[in-house]
Amino acid sequence: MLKITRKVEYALIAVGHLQQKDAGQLATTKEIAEQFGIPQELLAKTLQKLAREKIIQAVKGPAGGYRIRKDSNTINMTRFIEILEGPVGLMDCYFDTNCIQLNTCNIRTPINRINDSIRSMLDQMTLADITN
Amino acid sequence: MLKITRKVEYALIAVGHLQQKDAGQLATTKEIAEQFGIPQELLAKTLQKLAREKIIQAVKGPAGGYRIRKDSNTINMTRFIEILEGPVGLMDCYFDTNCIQLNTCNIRTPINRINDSIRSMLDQMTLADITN
DNA sequence: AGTATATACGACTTAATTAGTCGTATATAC
DNA sequence: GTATATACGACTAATTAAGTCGTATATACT
Repeated sequence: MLKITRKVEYALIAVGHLQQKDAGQLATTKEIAEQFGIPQELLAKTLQKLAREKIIQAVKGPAGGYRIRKDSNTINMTRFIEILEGPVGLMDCYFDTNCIQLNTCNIRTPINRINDSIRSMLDQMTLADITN
Repeated sequence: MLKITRKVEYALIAVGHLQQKDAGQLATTKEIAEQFGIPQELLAKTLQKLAREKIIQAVKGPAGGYRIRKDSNTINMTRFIEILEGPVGLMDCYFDTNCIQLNTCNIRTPINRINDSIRSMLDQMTLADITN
């Protein structure tokens, strides 16, 4: 419960690593996977998603790899997590309004309040806060 | 990710229901399960855990059931969740310090900061906040 | 041109967790 | 003594997360 997934964990580690490179410098999936003991294929897919969303920039071919984007510091954690895992919510009904639990549910409002708190906390937290 | 489990969901619904009863009044598992469309056996096990931890009080036998304890309002959400699911943490290394990820992990500190934020938010939130 | 190396990506398998069920014991009101 | 409620461990099913594989594509280098 309330766990972050490995995908997010690996992604943060990788981004942290990229942040520490000199401007424009690339790092390969292999390099990162080996250095941090992460399954390469899984990391690859994860970085691909980040690249698709322009969090990092991909360079193909030999001597290729990934580099951080200068503006990636401003990405907030809600966005980052949702790129990798989809909607962040304690219960599905936060997004999905067709809950069958009748309208008898007596905890929806308070749960959503907690949810809002967590989201706004993650909203205010940027990648730079995590990885610098 | 960041989901609450059904156990906690059901428990909160049940506690909310118990809160609304007049002082000392009992509700049976069956009654709650039917009213909210919850699998009875699962709810039963959940309420048993709460009873063991003195969040609610169990009365055996026919005309038995559960009632809320007067002081249950002061129970905080971290405690409540941990009774039902164990440790609340984004990553296991928050509790479990023997992570094999070498000491190369570069995100542990910031992740634990987020964790602390979430926990302290849940610490400050009592059952009464949820169910009243 | 050909080869080696890197990302891109969908399909698949395996592992772990969560959800739900069942059988049996125990307490107790009637 | 019987019906009804909680107590609880063991089990199965369903869902989700983790990890793997095959193949395509881009590109630097010889």
